[in-house]
Amino acid sequence: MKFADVILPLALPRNYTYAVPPDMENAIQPGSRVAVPLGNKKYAGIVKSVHDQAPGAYKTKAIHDLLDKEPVVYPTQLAFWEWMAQYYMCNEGDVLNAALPAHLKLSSETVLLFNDAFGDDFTMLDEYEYLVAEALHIRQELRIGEVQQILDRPDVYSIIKKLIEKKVCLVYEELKEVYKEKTEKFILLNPAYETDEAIAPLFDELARAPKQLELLLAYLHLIKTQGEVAQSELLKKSGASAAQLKGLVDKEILQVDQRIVGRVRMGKVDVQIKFDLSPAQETALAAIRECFTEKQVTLLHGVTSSGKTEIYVKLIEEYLGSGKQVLYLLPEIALTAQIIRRLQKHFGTQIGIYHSRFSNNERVEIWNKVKSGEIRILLGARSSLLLPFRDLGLIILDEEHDGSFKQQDPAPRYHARDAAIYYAGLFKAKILLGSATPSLESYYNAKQGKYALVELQERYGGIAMPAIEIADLKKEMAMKEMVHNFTSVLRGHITQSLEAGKQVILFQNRRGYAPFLLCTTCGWIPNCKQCDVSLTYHKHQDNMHCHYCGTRYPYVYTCAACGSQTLVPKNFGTEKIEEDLQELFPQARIARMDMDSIRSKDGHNRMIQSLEQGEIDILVGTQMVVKGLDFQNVNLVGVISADSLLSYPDFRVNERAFQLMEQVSGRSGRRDGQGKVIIQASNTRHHILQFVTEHNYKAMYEAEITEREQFGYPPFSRIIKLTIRHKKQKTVDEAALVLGNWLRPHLGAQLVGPAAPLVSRVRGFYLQEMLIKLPRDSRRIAQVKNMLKEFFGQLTIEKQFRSVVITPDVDCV
DNA sequence: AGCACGCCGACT
DNA sequence: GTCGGCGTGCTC
Repeated sequence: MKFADVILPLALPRNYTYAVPPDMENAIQPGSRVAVPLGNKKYAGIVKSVHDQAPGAYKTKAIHDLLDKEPVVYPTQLAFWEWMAQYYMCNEGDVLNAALPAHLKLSSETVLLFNDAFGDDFTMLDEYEYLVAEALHIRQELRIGEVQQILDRPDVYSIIKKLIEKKVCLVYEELKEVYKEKTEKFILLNPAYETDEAIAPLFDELARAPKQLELLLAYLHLIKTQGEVAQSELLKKSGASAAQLKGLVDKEILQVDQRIVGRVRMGKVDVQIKFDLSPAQETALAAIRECFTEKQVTLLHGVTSSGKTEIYVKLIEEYLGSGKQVLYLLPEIALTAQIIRRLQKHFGTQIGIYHSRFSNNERVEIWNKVKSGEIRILLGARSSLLLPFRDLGLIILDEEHDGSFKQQDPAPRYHARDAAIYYAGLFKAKILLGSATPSLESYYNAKQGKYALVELQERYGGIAMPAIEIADLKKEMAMKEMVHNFTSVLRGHITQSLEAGKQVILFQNRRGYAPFLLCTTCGWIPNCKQCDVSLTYHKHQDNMHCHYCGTRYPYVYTCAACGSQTLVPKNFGTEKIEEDLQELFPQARIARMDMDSIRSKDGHNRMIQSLEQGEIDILVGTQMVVKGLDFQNVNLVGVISADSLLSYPDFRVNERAFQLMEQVSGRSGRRDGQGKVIIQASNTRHHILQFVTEHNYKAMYEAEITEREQFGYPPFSRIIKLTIRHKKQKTVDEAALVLGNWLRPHLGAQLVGPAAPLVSRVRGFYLQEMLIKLPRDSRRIAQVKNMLKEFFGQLTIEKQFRSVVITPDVDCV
């Protein structure tokens, strides 16, 4: 008898063991997708291993079905998932959930069937039962959702149970395959009319149907020029109606052929545009090659606009030549049409793209093409690391410093950079991290010799680094030079740029109009009902948003504390900047780029395109303007408020602020002439501003790394953050205290907290946090993780803490 | 994640 | 007195 350990796409603490039916024994393998019963439901899970050890503690259920001919992942992925679950302290089910496209994650749906033997005497049923029985009698089958609709309430199980007892209905679990192949109708000419002689008489016959004749001629033209004709295309290009086409099909002149087509259109042409690297790029590439002979990881530190992408392209070509797959990871937001186009130009047919905006069906197709190896290069965001690569030779992770490589919520809270390094190891693949402003962790690792380091200090084409000027907010304020939030310095440079026909990018790290409203009479501030934060005023939508839970509220006119109508917007976000800008520069074409103005990936691309095409003079935006953009005509970048970047209570603030300002500066003056950057700040003497002005990454690194060492922060330690949540404040506080007291004897000074975080209530849950700073010793870390899990279990055994939720975040950012 | 079971408040 | 709300525990 064989058994299979199955990973289910649920947050279960362990994998479940099922019996393998004898007829499945030969076909089932690790990585196979199987349908298994769990409770009264059925799920699709992935086989982790097949063995012959019967579990003693419970009796197994049998696997219902083997869902595919081939396993959906390779053993490499199974090993990766296991590592990820262990390292990031989550369940393998969480990892599976993140990895598998929704359409491969099936779960069953309960279907009610009318029991014909019951007849149609519903007199003994109550009102609710009657409603369902009646509908079921007519339709024969009902889903749970339909029952909920009929009864207009969510809890229908008790009623269904009664209907089953009374034998009105039967139930079964239906497992639905949701992935649908896409089909498209193609139009063919009846082979009988293939020859000119055969077809000639048709033109006379159709004389009385001129529209059909026109359509036929259009078809003949299209088929000649492109070999195959889709129905939709034919109708569009000929302007004919479906009825006219039907006429020709009915006359058996044309035929309709329904074919399965891929959603993921791989480009047809293989355009290899040859290009040469600059000497500096050439040297860097040679150095990278050299590094890879010794080290698995190489960090490429290349200043903004140094042409890292070209180096990546050359490197990718080399790895493709050796028959391996390549994964190119970017932060989601940097995956713009611009970069996609650039890579498709070189790798046309072999490149696949993967990010969060793909439909579920498309994801399944990309999944399969990566698994089969048809996709040789995959360009994607964080989650593409979880695709089933067959033989990965190289991972490139660009913008390595970017915090969005770390998944926040839900589990698995993995860091794509660190996970990629482990994953590459499983393939014995190389990994190249690229950045103009490397994370302190990576640069430290490089300096320690753990990674190889290649530096590229020269901008491509010899363009100068932009000149950076700090505009003194305090001084201008005192001299009454400020107009709204603009210093005279920034205003002057904007005017100059506009007059020279150049473009301007302004960066403000806050969306909305104002981060809060303030009652000038009593000091009251409108807060979210569910969260412990002020509401941001959004003028465009004329309402207030909670940026933590997303709830929207109507604009508040009256103070809830004193009843006066003296509420004023305080502080400022991108909307306010945009509004003031329009007032200051009425002729300028101004656009705003933030999460509110850009709803879709396409919106983002469109805005970038209109900037490229010179349809926008000034672009105001949040982080979004920082990444992955390369504009020829921008010669001025303004940072509206550096102070807001430098005043977070987080040990990484300085590093972050430097990265952000250096990156946004890089948008200025790419091709002709030196660009200009104006940074507005109150505290003009901040050492980070000094480093930014000099573009001095190394000085920033040295200053920060000393601090990190002093306070035992990463890279000198690893941090696990524990967040404890509960509906009642008293319960979280107590739970955190108890847990803290259990941990302190084992951790001493390595335990920081517990304490309430800055925002101490989110979505109606009160929070407490503690940090565990561990030395970089993998055995000690593993030991602490085990201890934590044990304590979590112990805590939630206690009655009062039963519904306390603890979420560990390993290597939090 | 579902879903069942079981224990307390507002209604017939 | 019941209905039904949610809090709690289990699923191989």
